[in-house]
Amino acid sequence: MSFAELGLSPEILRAVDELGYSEATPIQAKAIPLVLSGRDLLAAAQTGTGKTAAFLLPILERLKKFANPSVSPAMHPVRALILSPTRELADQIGVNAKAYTKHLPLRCTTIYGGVNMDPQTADLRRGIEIVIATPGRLLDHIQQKTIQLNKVDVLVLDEADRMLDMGFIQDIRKIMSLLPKQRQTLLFSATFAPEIKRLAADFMHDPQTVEVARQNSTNAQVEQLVYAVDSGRKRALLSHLIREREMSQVIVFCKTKISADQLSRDLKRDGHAAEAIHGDKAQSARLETLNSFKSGEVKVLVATDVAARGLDISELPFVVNYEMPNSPEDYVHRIGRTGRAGASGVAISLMSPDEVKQHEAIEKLTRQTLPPQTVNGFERRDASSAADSGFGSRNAGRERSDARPAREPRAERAERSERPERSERPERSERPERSERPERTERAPRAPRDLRDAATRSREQRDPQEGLKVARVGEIGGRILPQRQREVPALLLPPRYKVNQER
DNA sequence: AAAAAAT
Repeated sequence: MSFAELGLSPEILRAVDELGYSEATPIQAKAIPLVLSGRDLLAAAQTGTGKTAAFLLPILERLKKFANPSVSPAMHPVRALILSPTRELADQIGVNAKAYTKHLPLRCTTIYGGVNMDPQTADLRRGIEIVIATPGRLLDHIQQKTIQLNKVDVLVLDEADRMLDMGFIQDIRKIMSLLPKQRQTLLFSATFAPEIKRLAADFMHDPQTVEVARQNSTNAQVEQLVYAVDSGRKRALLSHLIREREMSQVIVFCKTKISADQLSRDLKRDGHAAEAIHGDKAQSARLETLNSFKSGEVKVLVATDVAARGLDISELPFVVNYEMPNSPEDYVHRIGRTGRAGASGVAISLMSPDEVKQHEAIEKLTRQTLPPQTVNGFERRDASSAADSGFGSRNAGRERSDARPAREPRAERAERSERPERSERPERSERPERSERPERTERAPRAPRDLRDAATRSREQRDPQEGLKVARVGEIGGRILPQRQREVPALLLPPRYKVNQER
């Protein structure tokens, strides 16, 4: 179906056309008329199928009646509020909104933390119809009375299930309490757990549900592979796969900020153009890293789940789960960074013996079997004792050899001859990971390394109380917990890996 | 046992 048939105005159609789009995707064809009708909506569609335009375009159409070139701020109250779980995603939605409003006198801006507040305040003072924000900084503006939300007609929760989970729900409730009761509420995501839908019922009025394909389903354009491998050999296998599959670019997902930093350091040492992105990096570095990945300068983006959702990197061919995600929903989102807008992609997950549970949860959520395979030269050390290797009996006999045989020895020889200095060192890949080395337990524990970003460290240098503040307040991973997060959450969601949980 | 999000 074409966008013109969906009841959008010429100014919007022109912007859409200039961006090179003519046909609406299924989620857009279904959601746009419903959003135009003013109904509340819960919309589920796979990753990379155009959810952002599915809410932005009809919102612009609805706000068109307010389009006004006047410079009087009073003429431009916030009419639409779009919330995102990460700053980078907020930024991306903002870029889209800017492009779609090109021919309409509607103003939009992006509000998130980690950057100077003054330009945001100045924008808000001038008057803005459309605000795209992350919750923390938005609340900051609310507190400082630099934003008014009493004229908001439409609220969008992008990545809605994430916005409603325990880490965000308090902020979202607070923000919603400041919005008019009479408003439209739109929830978009590729994944919706049943408990999230129940929770959504609290604040939606007679919502319509739109589903394109089953919720939680992965994009069929993405080929999914699971390789069983000992954790100590993951890094060697990753290097091998990058070479073997000639990965021009890849996002490699890690579970923690520390392992992301560690892996990017190791990959750089191995000669890969790798950079890490995670929440402890300064926002300027996060943005710079993402941009140099998009430009192709960085080949391997080592990321935490900060990059799991929403980010649109055109023609990204590969995603690797270096560590299986804690929640199976995040698997769906992670691999959704590839295979976008009709393109194909490959997602490879490296599964160590202690990650069988996550693998099972992923199979269950996505209702597909992902038989673990092995790569030649990277088989488990002792395949005969599957019982005590940690790989559950469920997977015994399910593994098969990789359809594409590995040429590990030859590849390594070739690389060594190109870089003779490398052969001087012991074969790193043969060594178990640090955490597995037995001598580690006999040593006195080392002081934890300071992994906080430079800005935090220099703040502490200027103000010695800074560190004490952290110690007093209590912290997780070097971050001060905001007051409200230490209160008992109003709603506790069930654990993710509960066996027999109805999906 | 995690990450994210305000300073």
